[in-house]
Amino acid sequence: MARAKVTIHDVANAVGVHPSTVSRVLNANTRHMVTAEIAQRVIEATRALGYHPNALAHSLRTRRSNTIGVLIPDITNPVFPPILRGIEDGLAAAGYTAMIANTDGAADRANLILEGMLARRVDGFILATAQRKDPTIDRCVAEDIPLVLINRTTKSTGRAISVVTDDAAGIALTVAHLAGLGHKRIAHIAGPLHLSTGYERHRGFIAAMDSVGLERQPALIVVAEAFSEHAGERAMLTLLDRGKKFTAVVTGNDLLALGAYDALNARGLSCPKDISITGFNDMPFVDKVSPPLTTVRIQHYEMGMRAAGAVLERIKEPGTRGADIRLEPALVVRGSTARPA
Amino acid sequence: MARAKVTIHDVANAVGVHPSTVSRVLNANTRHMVTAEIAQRVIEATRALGYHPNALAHSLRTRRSNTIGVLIPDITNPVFPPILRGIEDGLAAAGYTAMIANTDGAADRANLILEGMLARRVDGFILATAQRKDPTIDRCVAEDIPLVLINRTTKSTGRAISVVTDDAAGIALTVAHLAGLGHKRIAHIAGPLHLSTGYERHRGFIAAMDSVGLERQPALIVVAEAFSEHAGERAMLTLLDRGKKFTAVVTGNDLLALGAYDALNARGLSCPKDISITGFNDMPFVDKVSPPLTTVRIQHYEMGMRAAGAVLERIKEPGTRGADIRLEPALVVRGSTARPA
DNA sequence: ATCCTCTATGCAAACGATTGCACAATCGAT
DNA sequence: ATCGATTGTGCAATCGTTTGCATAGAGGAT
Repeated sequence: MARAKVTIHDVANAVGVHPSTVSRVLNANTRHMVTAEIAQRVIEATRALGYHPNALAHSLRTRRSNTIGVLIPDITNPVFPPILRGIEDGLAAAGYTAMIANTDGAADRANLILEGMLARRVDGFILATAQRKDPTIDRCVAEDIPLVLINRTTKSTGRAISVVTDDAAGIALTVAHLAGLGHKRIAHIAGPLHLSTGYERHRGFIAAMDSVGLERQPALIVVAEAFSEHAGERAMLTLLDRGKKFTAVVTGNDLLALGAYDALNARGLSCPKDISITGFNDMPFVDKVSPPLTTVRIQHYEMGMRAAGAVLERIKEPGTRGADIRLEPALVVRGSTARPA
Repeated sequence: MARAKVTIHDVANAVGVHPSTVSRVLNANTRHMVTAEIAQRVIEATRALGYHPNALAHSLRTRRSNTIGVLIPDITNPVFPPILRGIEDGLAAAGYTAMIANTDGAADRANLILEGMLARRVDGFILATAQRKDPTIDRCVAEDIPLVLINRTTKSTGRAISVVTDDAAGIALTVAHLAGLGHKRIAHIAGPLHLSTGYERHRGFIAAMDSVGLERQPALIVVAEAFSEHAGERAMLTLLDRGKKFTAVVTGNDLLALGAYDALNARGLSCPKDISITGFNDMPFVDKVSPPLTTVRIQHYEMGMRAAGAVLERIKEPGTRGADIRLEPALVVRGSTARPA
């Protein structure tokens, strides 16, 4: 019925003032310009008529949409929901809204989505899709629109600021934990090296092995082609097929670890009796799997909040660059790691 | 640098035609009105100048935003991501975008979000938050905006159409399965009855017990206060504390089932040796928990696609009502159910 | 009473697109 | 050669707000 056809104009007529006066009443920072009594009557009229502001017209005129574009690889990956909640809550506090889309890791799809969001005049971007070398990012930077990289970062961030976990430190925690249990021969299933997470954790693994004084063997490192269960399973099978002995494997994230579980089952091996496994991210429900996964907890929600804060800040102070943020991870020990046999 | 300040006007000037001509070239269904050669030159000019359409202005004028508002209770509940993917893909195919927000089940929050989306002039809504009696829905219906209920439905849908699973049929599958294994005393942990899913599954449980000829005891039914692990754990403890014997429990969804696992562990009982448990939804990773959960698979993605299709259809044919859609569930038998001891 | 300073409101031009209507040019038919 | 139909562009109003500028009136100082 009452499909919102009522505009600021109608309200003005009802009260007997000019539309501009109504506009001033409705905007918090111009309300002081108008007499309290009139303001009161305007407010009442908006209620009575069922006035709803038209954000489109507002944005068109003011050139600000109060919307932030958020690109993630895939919402069905359980790492992202908590991050998104952080982003949303951080933005909502400032009256901003997130516009979310999945890229599935496809650059062309990402571009299409970017196009659409630019058309909708988003005020900034939060990207969880960064590759180490990423044309999409270059594009955003060229548009000179506030840009924050989250979870993953890129080779040279330029004007983009990043909010990430200290990945190398996280991996060091797992290596130290395993070494402490007495493991000598530790393997690594790395995530894709074109993603900063895969790359940094791989680098971190090497550094950590050196630091605890364990010999690392090239044959005990395999790079998975994606951060997925399937890729983890294949990588683990590759590792086993190489015939080189190892008693533990540090994986690049929880999905890879779960895939490794599958491979172990397929070969009739047991975790942690035969082989200990660690993950990364502490995504929801990995405490419920069998065995409960020892992993690195990252600050999902906090990461989202910080990223939201960072874009908003850049929007407020367009000239500035802002500092990159690096959050500390923590080790969560569960049932997937034990002393070697 | 080149922050999109170039408008349809600039393009027109560059080519030496009127803005309206440019507009006609850019809109697929008016392009035939303009000479091929001019169209060509316009296209080139948009490229050369780096023109990006302004969706805001477009929407303001046409009164269509090509955006659908999507409300879900909580994105961190793993049931929703696959549904969302279905929605997004379904909408994207028609050039529409989803605008997603979490309500956390709070009605006032839902209203606030609704307000914001109405202001942004969404063309329709998909609600996964429906309560059996739901003022938010009434509100939407009053605004006469296309509305589709997904996963959950409401008491009297009115103009809203719904896309749901046949919940009662799903529960019947679990009851038949357990009865087939030889269980006689089957308990039920129901979800909240103010949600159609909780209500229908509860109703389905009673009907199914009658249908397979098993006696049902009021003491063996407990209603959880939410669809959460914590609520499931508490409900299971209540059930155990009542002292009434049972060998299996049908739960209202997977989260409740996982909570029931926790309660069993806390009491030193084992699933499925002591008690069999079934879930509902087959959400991601329940095949990985210990024991792997026997549950009812629903068509998450399909549900999203159908809902998207339904709103779009209602947008195209405003007068019509469209048919409610009910998708068939399937039983997935895993390790959490076995013959009674 | 005159003038000056404020203050509260009105006016009208944007913001960037779309679209009904008018009109000029083209063409074929008579 | 004239007319009517057809086709391709231009014109200008419109979508719903915001905002710099103009202005009318109130109030105070002289």
